[in-house]
Order: sequence, then C-alpha cells, then structure tokens
Amino acid sequence: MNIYDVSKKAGVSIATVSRVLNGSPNVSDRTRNLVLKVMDELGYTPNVFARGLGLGTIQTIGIMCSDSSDPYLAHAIYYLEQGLRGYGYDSILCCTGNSLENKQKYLELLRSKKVDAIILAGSKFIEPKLRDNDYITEAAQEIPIMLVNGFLEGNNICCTLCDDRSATHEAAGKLIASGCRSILYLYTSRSYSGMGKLHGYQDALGGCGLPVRKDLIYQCPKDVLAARDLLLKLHTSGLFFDAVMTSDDTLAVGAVKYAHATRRSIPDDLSIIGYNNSSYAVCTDPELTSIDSRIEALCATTINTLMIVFNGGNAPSRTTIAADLIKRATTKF
Amino acid sequence: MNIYDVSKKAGVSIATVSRVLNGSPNVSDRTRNLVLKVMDELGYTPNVFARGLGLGTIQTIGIMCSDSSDPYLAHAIYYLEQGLRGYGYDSILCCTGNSLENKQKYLELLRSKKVDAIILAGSKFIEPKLRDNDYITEAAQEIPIMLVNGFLEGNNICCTLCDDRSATHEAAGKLIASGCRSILYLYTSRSYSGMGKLHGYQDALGGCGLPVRKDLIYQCPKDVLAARDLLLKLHTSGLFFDAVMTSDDTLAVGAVKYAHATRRSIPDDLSIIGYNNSSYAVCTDPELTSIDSRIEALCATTINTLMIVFNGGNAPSRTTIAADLIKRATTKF
DNA sequence: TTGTAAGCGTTATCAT
DNA sequence: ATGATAACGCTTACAA
Repeated sequence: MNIYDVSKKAGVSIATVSRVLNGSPNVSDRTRNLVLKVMDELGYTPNVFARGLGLGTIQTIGIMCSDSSDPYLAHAIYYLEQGLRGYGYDSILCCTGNSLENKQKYLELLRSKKVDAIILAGSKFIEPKLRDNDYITEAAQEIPIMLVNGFLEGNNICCTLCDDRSATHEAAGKLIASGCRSILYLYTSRSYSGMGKLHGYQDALGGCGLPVRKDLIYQCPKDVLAARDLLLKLHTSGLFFDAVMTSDDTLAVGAVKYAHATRRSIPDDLSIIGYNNSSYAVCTDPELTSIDSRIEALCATTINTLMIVFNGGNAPSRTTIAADLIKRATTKF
Repeated sequence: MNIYDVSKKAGVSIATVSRVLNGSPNVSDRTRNLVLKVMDELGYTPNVFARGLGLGTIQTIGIMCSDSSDPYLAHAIYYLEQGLRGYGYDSILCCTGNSLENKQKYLELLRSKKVDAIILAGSKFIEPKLRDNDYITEAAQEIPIMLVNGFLEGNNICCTLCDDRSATHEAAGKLIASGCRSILYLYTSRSYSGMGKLHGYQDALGGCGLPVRKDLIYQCPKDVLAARDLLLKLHTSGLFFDAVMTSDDTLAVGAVKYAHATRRSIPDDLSIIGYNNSSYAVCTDPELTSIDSRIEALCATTINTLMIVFNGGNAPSRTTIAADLIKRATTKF
C-alpha cells in the first residue's frame, strides 16, 4: 500500500498524489477529491521514512530530562509534549540520569535520529565547568537547542527561565519582615537554578543587613525523610533557626515533619517555605507556603520560542518568567 | 555525508560499508577496521530514514499514557524508557488524556510512525464497553500491543498486571483482624485496575462475614483536598467509619488530613491504607501504610515480554505480579 | 570477501 | 493542472 497504488487506482500520477498529500494548491478540486477518496478507500497512510528521506525532517522534537519520575520534570514533560503536539510535533523522550557521559550520548542519539530540535528540560543539564557544556554548544550549530530552566550562552540556543533569584529574594524578605532572623536554607543541587534560588535568599539577608551564615545553609538529598533527619540532627546539635526555606517542596515537607517530631509549632515557632508549589504542598498540616515556578508557562514559552526559531524569526536567546509566591499556612505573612 | 562518502574514502563499495554498519560477519577484519576508521574520521552517522525505508523499522516503541504528570505513570514512563533503551529501543511518548477519541487518534499516529510496538501504560486504556476497545484489538493485528496494568483479551496483545484484587483483599483482611468493622473505601476510577481493588476490598468483607455497605464506598477525584473534604462531609453527615482504604495514596493523604481536622487519632481511632506506595506515603504524620503495586517490576516484565514477542517466542498473554503491603504507621497491624 | 544494482516510498524539479 | 523522472541514503539479493 503505497503512493503508486493510490495513483494507479485514481488514474493519476504519483506526483499528483504527493501534491494532495502535501496540500499543494496546484491540484484541481476535482482531482483532489478523487485522490482523497481513493486514499480513504484504500486506507492509505504515507510512509514516514520515505517522507523523512525526502524532507530530512519528521516533525519530531527530542526531549531530554534527567529523570521523568521527578514531579517537576514529569509536569514539564507533560506540558511540553502536549504543547508540541498542538503544533503537530511528536516528542521522543530521553531520560539521561545525571552523568555527563549519558547526557552526551543521548544528545548524540537524538541528533542521529534527525529530530528537528532538542529540548533540555530542567536545570540539571548545564555543568558548572563551562567546557563540559561544549557538546551542547556544538550540537546547536546544527539543530536548535532549547533549555527549560537552564542557562547557556550560545548561538541557536534559547533559554526560558524562571526568575528563581527574585522569587527567593522576595520570599526570604517576607520571612524577615514577619520576624524571622535565623532562616535555614536547604538546597538539593548546585545547578543554575539551584544557585539562583540560594543567591536570592542571600540577597534578602544582605538587603536587610542580616549576616549570611554558613551554618544555616545545607545541601540535602531531594528526599522527605533525609530533610527531616538533617533538621533533627541540626536541632539536636543545638543550632537555632526560626524558619526554613527550601529549593524543593519535598524538603519543605521534611521540615514540617521535623517540626512535628520536635513539637515546634508552625508558623508561630517555625516558618517554612517550599519551592515548586507541587502537590506535596497540600499534603502536610499545615499546608506549605511555596514558590510556584510556573512550569506550565515556562514550557509554553519554550515552545513558542521554538516555533519562532522554526519560522526563521528572531527568537530571544533568553526569556525570564516571574515566579508566584503561594501563601498557605506555614508562614506568618 | 553519507555512505557513498565513506565508501569512496575507504576505497570499498557501499555494500561493504553497509555490512560493517550492520555487523555482518562477511567482512574481513582488515576491511572492517579500515571502514570503521574512515567512519570515525568523517564523523559519519547513518541516516535513520533511509535505514527505516529499507528495513521498515527504527527500533522505536510508542508509549501511550493518559497523563505523564501523574506520579504513578511518571514512574512507569521512566522505567519503560530506561528498560527499552537498555535493549536499544527509543521511546516516543504520547499523553492522550482520557477521551477515547484522542486515544484512538494517537494510537493511529503511532502506527503511522511505524513504531515497532505500542505500550499502553496505565489502566485507563481499557473502556468498560468492550466494543470501544476494538481499535486496540485491530491495531494488534499489525503491531504488538503491551498493556501495563490493564487487561484486554486479544491476539498479539500482552498484559502485565498487578494483582490488585488480592492486595486489597489481604489489606482489608488485616484491617478487619485489627478490629476495624466499618471500612470506608475511596476510589478514583472504575478502570480495570480500579475495579480490581474495589473487588478485593469487597472479597475481604464477604470473607469475614461483614456486609458490603454501599454507604461506605465512594468515588472521589484524585486529589488530596477533595478526599479530605469528602470525608469531612460524610463525617458531618453522621456516617461512622473506623478505617479508610483508598485506591491511591493521594486520597489516603486526604484521609490523614481529615483525621487531623477532626482530631481523630491515627491509627487508634482511624486506620488508613493507601495504594501505590508513592512518595506521598511518607509526607504525612503518621506515615501511610500503603500497597506497593510494584510498578518497576511491572514495567520490567512488560519489556521482557515484549522482547520475547520480538524474538518470535511464545509470550504469555497475561502476567500477574503480586503487590506488597508496606506497613507504616496508619494501621494497627 | 567484495561489488553491482535493484529496490524502499516519498519529494521535488522539470517539462508539458 | 498534471506527469516523468531524478534524487534521498540505505539494505539486500545476486554476481563475481
């Protein structure tokens, strides 16, 4: 069942069939309808490979993420896939894990599949050592690369970011205004986004004339119990803090559990702010105040930008989106 | 940069190049090494389309799911993608939503992309009206279809399921043994899996000589607050229950919040059992006893079965995996 | 072991 | 508006 069968049955040439297939205006209505009817009768579907061979593209975007089971990334994948499909693009997904080697391998694989663009979802793709990102810059020579919540300078690379730094700056400011003086900061990763959040927190302290204390800043695995246990340990060691800010809701849930375990009352005795406004935020009692990084808007913007790139337009190499502070019950403001 | 360039530079025919590309044994080591070297020097990558045209396949599996942002499905996608890649297959992802029309459309799209098989992840794909599933049965005539946690009889269709019914049966049994007599059951969907869970609960009641009371069984959106509010409403209306079982951890978290709101103590006054043993299970205080549906094993088995199908082996049309009951602190046992 | 040549099913460039 | 025909880059008999 191919284009020849259709052309034969319709009594036209394959060129004509191809034309109606591709919506060419140079076909008479009569012929078009005839061909369409035959296609329908035969249940004809064009062969994507042959098509790809001729066109060099197949309307497919590669999406890379470190781990699709992470709630934040899972949402990103969802919005990206849906958005792309709205423009007629399929998505091929690669979960790379965190090793640089794998990331390189998968990016190469995606390129060899001739995808039309590659979206790097999540801030985990940009390595601290600039040279380690060369493989991305190089790939961008041949294919558009879009970063969701990551930043890398380069030709043919477009970044869409949440303004994490301002968000944590504002949130920490409100914490201070509500009376907190010893704000503990918990983060999971030193990624671009992770560092932005941390800096915002530090900005706020500085802006209010408070010292940035190293003994109030800790890295922690992205895990509820790990966060709880870390806080418990710090508590036991005698460290005092009257608020906890985290780079992820998961850690904030851990903070709530820490408070329960030590019978500290939230928010009177301890304020907590999470990040991502994920579904974890409403799991706890009291429910988490959290910063919404607006992943949906981030993904939508990424796709808009990509379409600009495809249309040869002048796409912004960097778009920033403001976060929302969602107030719930773990803060006094 | 194509096979001709390589053949020219290596001074061999394209057939020879193709042979080393495909690991044919009929190539002398000397020639093979030469060609390999040239490929490397030229940075040659075979064109997937041309290859697909010739072979009719491109080592790609279509994965359909209703919503990749659902934690359960997000994990499934992760394990499937990783597992398939281990066998050299790429994954193309389709999030279909719940409308039958979309499901049909995407399955058709995947077929037109000539994927080598289609995995339907999650129990949402099987419609109650048998006829509504005909499109799947038909597709299976031409391409292997694998169901993860869904069941449909049919040629070329393989199902891997968790034994939900036994799991809830056992869990409800333990609840009863620990003294509960009025076990409320909350479910989200009437899918195959959803009904299995419900039946297991009913089995347990029947087995212990307890009545199956309709006023203890409710459908509820998969949402923490919706579950909490529903229970609050039932509580206010005077309904008594001393345990809550749910078809998803999300609802169980809602039950914990309901207990907090009404100051009922867990598990003394109210026992709770969730389902999926997701990360939600450790978010609450006390932490949730939950049934682990072993999604990782489910996915691994699905892929194993698929490989059997690909190798022309006799693949089981139905494989069942036992669930695990993970005891935490919301039950007395 | 290697090469030649015929597909594979499209798209695109010519003519007409 | 339509038709022939040459790419596109690979796989795979069939020959040698």
